[in-house]
Amino acid sequence: MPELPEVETVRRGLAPALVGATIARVELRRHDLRFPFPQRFAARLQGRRVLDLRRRAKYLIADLDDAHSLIMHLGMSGSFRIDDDTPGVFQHKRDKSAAHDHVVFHLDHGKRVVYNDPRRFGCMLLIPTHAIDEEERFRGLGVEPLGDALDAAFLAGAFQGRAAPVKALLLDQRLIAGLGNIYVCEALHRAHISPLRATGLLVTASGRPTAALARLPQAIKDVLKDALEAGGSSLRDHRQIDGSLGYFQHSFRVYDREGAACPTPSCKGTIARVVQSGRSTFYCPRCQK
DNA sequence: ACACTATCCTGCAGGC
DNA sequence: TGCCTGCAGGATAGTG
Repeated sequence: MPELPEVETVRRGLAPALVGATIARVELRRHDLRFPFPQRFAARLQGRRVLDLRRRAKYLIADLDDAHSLIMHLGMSGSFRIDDDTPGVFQHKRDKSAAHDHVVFHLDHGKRVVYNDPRRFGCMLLIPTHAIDEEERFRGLGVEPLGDALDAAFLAGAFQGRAAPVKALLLDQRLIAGLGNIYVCEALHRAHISPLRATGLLVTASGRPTAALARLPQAIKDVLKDALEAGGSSLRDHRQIDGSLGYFQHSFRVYDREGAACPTPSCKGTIARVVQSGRSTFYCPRCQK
């Protein structure tokens, strides 16, 4: 479900409840998500205070007071909510989505944080805080798209000589960490680059970014910032922690808009849908070259 | 190395 | 109404 703007929205919503709080008890309602939970997961979290809640790529990182960090990934359908911790009573008791409330963090201040994930593609890990950067899954992560490291020269270096379509490389977390299907489609439209374009063709013979590629980093940053400001995109699962919906989906220019008119001023194109590496791509064949 | 597929899992929308 | 198919915001093991 969530890409960088949604994960960051979740982080901002959870932080006031989690940071500084002590975990009184953890209720594990199944033994695995995408992977089995770590050994003695609930016991190891009990009594720990949360020092900070950070984000790296699409991961949430809760630093604990025992020099370990709780790493959380929401997969496609993971979400958090905060409930009053009324004993035994679940807010969504009659709702069948309660069947997918997999982890409940009971906090010392009378609230509980509930992790819900129907498809269970999410995961939670516990690793020593100092070892996060060396951890296999983090070591391989690419640059943060909102950071200074993402610029045209960086992309030119990564794209040079490669035949893969630009959409595929932008989705590759080893290159840029945090983009997903929505924001890649949206950024490419803003930059007027076709998602089908071979990446190598966006680099000149001397290894410099073409004019089109030069537009891409800012297009990526702009769409992420706009989405963050809107609280992310709510298609089905994502909500802000207070329960309100993100509203960036109303600002999509191409995503999920097959057949609609291209929003580019004076472009008379129609948004098309194609499938690339098994996933829907939306773009305007007329103004994205 | 690289490009692409299949796969994990559930829910939902659409066609018949 | 039910049954079927395909699709969904991610990541990764496996294939040529």
